[in-house]
Amino acid sequence: MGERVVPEPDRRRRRPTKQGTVLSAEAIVATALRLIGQHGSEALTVRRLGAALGSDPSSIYRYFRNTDDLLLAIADELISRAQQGWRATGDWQADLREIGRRIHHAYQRHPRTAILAAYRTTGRAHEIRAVEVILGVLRRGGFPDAEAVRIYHAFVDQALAFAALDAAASALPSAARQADEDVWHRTYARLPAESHPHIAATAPLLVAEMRVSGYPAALELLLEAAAARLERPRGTAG
Amino acid sequence: MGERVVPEPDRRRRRPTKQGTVLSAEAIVATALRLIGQHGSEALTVRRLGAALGSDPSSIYRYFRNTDDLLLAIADELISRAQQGWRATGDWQADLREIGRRIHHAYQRHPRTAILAAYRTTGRAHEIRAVEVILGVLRRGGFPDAEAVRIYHAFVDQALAFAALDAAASALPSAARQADEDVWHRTYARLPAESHPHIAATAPLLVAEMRVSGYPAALELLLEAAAARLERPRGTAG
DNA sequence: CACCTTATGACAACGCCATTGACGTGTGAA
DNA sequence: TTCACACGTCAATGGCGTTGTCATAAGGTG
Repeated sequence: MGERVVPEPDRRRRRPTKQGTVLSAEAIVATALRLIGQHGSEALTVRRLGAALGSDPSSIYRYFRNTDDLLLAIADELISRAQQGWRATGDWQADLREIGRRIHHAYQRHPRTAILAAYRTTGRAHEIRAVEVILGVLRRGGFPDAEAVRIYHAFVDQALAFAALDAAASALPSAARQADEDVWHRTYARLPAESHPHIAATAPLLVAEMRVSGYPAALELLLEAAAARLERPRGTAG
Repeated sequence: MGERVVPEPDRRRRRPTKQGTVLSAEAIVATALRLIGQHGSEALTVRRLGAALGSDPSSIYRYFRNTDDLLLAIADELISRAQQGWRATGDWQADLREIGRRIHHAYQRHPRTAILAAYRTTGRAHEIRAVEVILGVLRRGGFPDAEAVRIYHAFVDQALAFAALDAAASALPSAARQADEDVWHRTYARLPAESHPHIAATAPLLVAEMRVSGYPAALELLLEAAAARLERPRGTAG
């Protein structure tokens, strides 16, 4: 079977669909994001995407080798959006904090897409740029290479992991989401001190704390630990 | 359509399949776990499960309302297994490290259930026990309540978030998973220093580091930061 | 402008998935 | 022993991603 996808730089023709749409990879990705935003991640099927585009679903295979290829393009678009407007301040902690916040935030804006995309490694332009930027922040901040890479890894995966976790929770049907949120004061806050002394002692704090994402707290802990390592280098044994 | 599933306490009959197997919910769950363990998460389809059980796949619907019901039963079994054998040592760092490792590890064994369960708050017995244990470790470790709750939140969400992230990555079809893993040496390691000086300078370190989960590194950072807070309390302003 | 090549969209089909309606009969209670 | 019906089975439904192939419109060339 011949290759269906013509590499983008070689593309010469534009042919409208029966419904008048002129397709492009960008249009497909934007439509996919809209479809997910409106109907959830399960709505992303080639048939529904085709309908939303005004084309036969198989045309999508002229632009993307398979649905996985499409998903990677969607993930890259999200990474692009997270980076728009960011400028380095030179303060590595402030920079990482802002980058982490943006990554997390971008995915919360598209929770259904986050569920599909956060765990992918695309090797595409926007991701490459993000990797270069974060490593740059760490290396200019004074971290030796091995430490910079290790912290980069923990930092970026944590951001993505929390992004997906929080996105998945917020993407729940509202009844299930409400039930999960209510568990802390309906169940945990009512546990007796005899059987659960630690929960009972901290219940009001738990109810307040678990209302929000754990990411800001986790990010601060990571930044504090990184700063401590910078002050007291661990040598080459790490 | 009448309800297919007879509640377990009401179950009276056992009828062998054509191949001689006598089914039960427990047998189905155990077989499903074995199937996943042997062939990966993609192998868990009702057809394959039926074949492994020596029954028609639709029989499974006599025991579970749908595949989601089955997955939650598998998750329940998994949570039970993950808690077996854990004992507090009294060293809060070692205990948290082990708990985090167990949470993460349990979910990697069954990535599909991880994807479904990691972001849920169930308020069920096993979860309650885990909350009590972790808070106990922190409070006995000397953390004041507000700090204990904050660190608990960051710790448990970090573990669950990474569990889900890594599980989702490993649940990818093998071609996609391999492609993601190859990105670091196929794409990143080949970027020129002129355009990507930081990636180029750290490429061999990146290739090695990104081969494994970021969770152990993130967990160590969290534990280091928590220890530092214990040594230098931050007062009540946190 | 005419001609020609072929990229592009469309259509039909394949093989797989989870699930359901309905049937046959073996299990267990009376 | 009789009888009801739970249990396993079979065939079908509706959906999925993807591919082979056809028709033709787009664009390049002379």
